[in-house]
Amino acid sequence: MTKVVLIDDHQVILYSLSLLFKSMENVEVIGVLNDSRKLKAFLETETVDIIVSDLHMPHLSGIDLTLMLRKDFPNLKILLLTMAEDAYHIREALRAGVHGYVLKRATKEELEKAVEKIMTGKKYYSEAVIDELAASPDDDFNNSKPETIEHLTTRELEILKLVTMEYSTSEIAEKLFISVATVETHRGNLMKKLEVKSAIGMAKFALKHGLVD
Amino acid sequence: MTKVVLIDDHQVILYSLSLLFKSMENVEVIGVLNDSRKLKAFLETETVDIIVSDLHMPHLSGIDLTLMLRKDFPNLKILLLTMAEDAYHIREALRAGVHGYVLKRATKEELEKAVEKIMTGKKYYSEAVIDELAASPDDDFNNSKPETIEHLTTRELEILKLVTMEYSTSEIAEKLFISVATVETHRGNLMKKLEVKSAIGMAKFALKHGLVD
DNA sequence: TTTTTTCTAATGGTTTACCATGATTTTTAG
DNA sequence: CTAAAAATCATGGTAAACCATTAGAAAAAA
Repeated sequence: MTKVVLIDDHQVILYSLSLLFKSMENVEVIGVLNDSRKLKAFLETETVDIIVSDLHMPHLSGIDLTLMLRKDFPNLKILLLTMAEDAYHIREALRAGVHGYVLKRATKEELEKAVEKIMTGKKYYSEAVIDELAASPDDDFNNSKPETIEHLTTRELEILKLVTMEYSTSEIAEKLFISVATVETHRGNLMKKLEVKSAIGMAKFALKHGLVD
Repeated sequence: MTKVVLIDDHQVILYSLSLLFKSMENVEVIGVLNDSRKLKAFLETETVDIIVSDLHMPHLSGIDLTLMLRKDFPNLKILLLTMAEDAYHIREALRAGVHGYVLKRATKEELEKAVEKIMTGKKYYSEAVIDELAASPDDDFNNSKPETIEHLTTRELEILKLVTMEYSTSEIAEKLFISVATVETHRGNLMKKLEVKSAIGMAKFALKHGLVD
């Protein structure tokens, strides 16, 4: 029997998912948590095979959770079950080292298959996930959609944040003790890198990636 | 037996929810739909008591669905089950005339209670929903925050969306067949109403309220 | 140590955004 | 019907953003 712990911040979903997993052969739900921060304490007392977790959660996201677990519990398998279908989140998850990435719009059968496959030591990703990755390839292969946060320099990130916080170019220059011209250069470079045509595009990028709220 | 139809664009969630509802006394799940647009056809052949639907869905949102159903099927009850806790979506739902608004982080018991109450002809809203409404009161009682969506005219909303989509003033003017000056006036009024100092502020507002993605 | 990247900065020009103000028409609500 | 609200447009000005190009200095990588 595969020992499973479920994590989702939405109680109804959590409960429903537990019913679904309980209806699976060879699966035993030994815990359901509505807060990812509770997991570490849980793991102190229980032996778990696989964690099935949401990605977007308050306090500790599925990705941060994964990073934490991979260090402290290297044998633990992590399956993210999320509605995030964008290449950015997918890559983040892969980078963090998840064992599976399944979309909430998958079927029960697919989810079951994912758990099985992961327990045999393999990895599982929904087909749409692979398609999304293929459609927006990393720049190792292709220069199209730079998952650009990594391609931004620290200074650029700093300015991007300030722009998004509605500071004007001159205000940013003052704040950072650099000239207006320099800020303008950074803004221009940012817009090129992000492939947007105005500060609004920058702001949208920053918000989407959680750089600013 | 209360005849229930479940709608959610995420298959896993949909299936899990159906397990949850099937585990309820006096409830019969007579349909599960992963696309809200399929509902109308479904209702042609089946008699349904209550629709339990997600809010955020592609093609046809829970609110638009509600508006549609209230016209064509006035006896049908509609319960929104969503993770949207913000006053804007709540008010939109109430305005549309939903019979219940329950958060996905509610418990199974609460959901059960909600269904019961709705079937007796009453309405049900999660406690957090009521709190949220109280915390950001409408101007019938309070004149506090004029920067709400309701104080924007339809034209302003339209322009706000386009601004957020990175259209320039002249592009917007072309698109709407009005003069540049008019668009500028609207932009100015928008910024006053929203109490922001630039297009970025407008965009942030629009994004926060889900007007644009 | 070279090479590359990043950060810095300037020049000069174009476009767009922002502001104030006033005014007309159309639409909506009392 | 009439008053209010919403949508329309104009003028004229200031500030800010955007664009292209060049280039030196500092820091990081090869």
